[in-house]
This record gives sequence, structure tokens and C-alpha cells, in this order.
Amino acid sequence: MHMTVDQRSPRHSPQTCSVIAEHLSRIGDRWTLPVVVTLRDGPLRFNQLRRGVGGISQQMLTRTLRALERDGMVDRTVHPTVPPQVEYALTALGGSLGDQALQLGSWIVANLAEIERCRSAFDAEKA
Amino acid sequence: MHMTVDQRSPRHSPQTCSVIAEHLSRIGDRWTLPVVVTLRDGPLRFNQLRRGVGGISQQMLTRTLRALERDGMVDRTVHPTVPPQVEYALTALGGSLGDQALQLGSWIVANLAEIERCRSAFDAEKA
DNA sequence: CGGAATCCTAAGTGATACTG
DNA sequence: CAGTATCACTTAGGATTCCG
Repeated sequence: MHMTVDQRSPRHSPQTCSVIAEHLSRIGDRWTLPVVVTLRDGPLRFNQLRRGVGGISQQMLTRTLRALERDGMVDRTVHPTVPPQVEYALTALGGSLGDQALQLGSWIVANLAEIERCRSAFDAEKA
Repeated sequence: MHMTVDQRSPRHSPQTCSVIAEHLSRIGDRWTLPVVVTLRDGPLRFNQLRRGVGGISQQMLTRTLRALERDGMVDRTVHPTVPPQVEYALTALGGSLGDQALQLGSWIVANLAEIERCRSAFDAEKA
């Protein structure tokens, strides 16, 4: 942080860039970051998490959690009770991703009005 | 920058979150950030930019640039020569987005090995 | 309760051909 | 050179149904 970004340095090799792009579109999908951000407030069970995120289908929550689990962002703990209870919690890695998500979120919030203004102007002169 | 992110603060209302998610999946697509990052080194013409990004089809570059222009991230300047020359440059807003992209990129690079390790472990125990 | 399986639609993306 | 138009393909995502 506070690293001064050189305006003209290439910074990453093309291959590295494509790897970055790959992971970026991975976590930039519709639900990954909302789920991660929701889990920052503490571990949740499946349906608690689903309500917390809001608007996500059962299937997409399952898929998103599997992907996050696979990437080491989320821990899945099954309590052998009946009915079964499954608890999801962020790993350290996942928490770190959450930090990034919040930063990006802050940037978006900070620039939202400007973006909307630009869109309106663009659309207006197209008409 | 350097804002300490409170581990447990709710941070954003649900509506705000969904707006964030919306913009996030907007810029989290396959090409937006690669294009923005490429443009950080200075203005480029269409085909220069295409070569710089690498691997992008002509159609996707056009669409990505239109979307960026609409959002006020990129300026498009047509020089009335023959054959026509069109120059694309980041706006201040676009540069700011580029900064965010680089930060996220740095996070990905820093955690790539760990992620890959987790994936291998996950896939292994699935077999 | 926490999923898996299946079906379906819409959107993202690439390839190709054509144009001012 | 810098696009536009069209088509075909793949994927994301929702809805529904069924299971341990």
C-alpha cells in the first residue's frame, strides 16, 4: 500500500496479466464478492448465508461456495447432527480477499455519481 | 489508501452492495481491466491497443472501449485524416480505476501460489 | 437442512465477412 | 484503419424437482 505506481512501467508480463485477468473474472462474477463480504461478519450456516446475501438462488450459492472452498477462501464444516448443519467461514485468505473487495467497493461508491453522470451524458448525445 | 478496514463493520447497505456487485461484474468481465491497464502507459490507437492487450478480438475491443467510454473511463479522439486515426486515452477516472486494478492484480499475484495449492489439495481429495 | 440433478434462457465471447 | 453486422458457441444463472 502507498506504493507509488509508476505511470509507465509495464509492471507485469503478458502471461502474468492474463493470469490476473483470469482470476479477476473468476471473482468478478455475480455472487463471489457478495458472499465473501457477507461472511466477513462471522461464520454462517447455508440458509443464514443465503438470507444474508439476498437474492441468490440455492444453486448459485452452492456453486459459489464450492468454488470459494476450492480456492481456499472458505472453510466448510459439517456438524453431524440431524438435521445436518453446515457452517461456512472465511479463511485467512478469504478474509484478505474480503479486504480487497471492500476497497474496490469503496472506490465504486466514491465514483458512482461521476460514472452515472458520464453515462447519462454519453447516452444523451447518442440520441 | 491506508484506511484500516474494521473487521466487523457492516459497511454498506444491501442496496449499496448490489450496486457494487453490479459494477463489479461490469468491470470484472474478460477484457475491461486488461484494456485499462494497457492504456495506463499512454494513449494508443485502436490496433496498437489491440496488439498491446493481446488475444482480444476486434469486436470485443470495440465493445469494451465503448463501454469504457460510456462510463467516462476512456476518451476517444478521432483525427480526421485518411485513413482515419482514432486515439484512446484514459480519463482521470479511468486512471483511478487502473490503480484499483493494479492493486487487485498485486493481491492476486501475491496469493496465486496459495490459491493454486488449495485447488490442487481440493481436487486431490475429490478424486 | 443442505444440498444434487435437470432443464431452460440470456448474456458474453469469438470468427468471419463487409464497409467508409 | 477502425470499425459494423451476422452467426454460432459457450457459459452464467434462475427455476424446479428430488434426495439423505
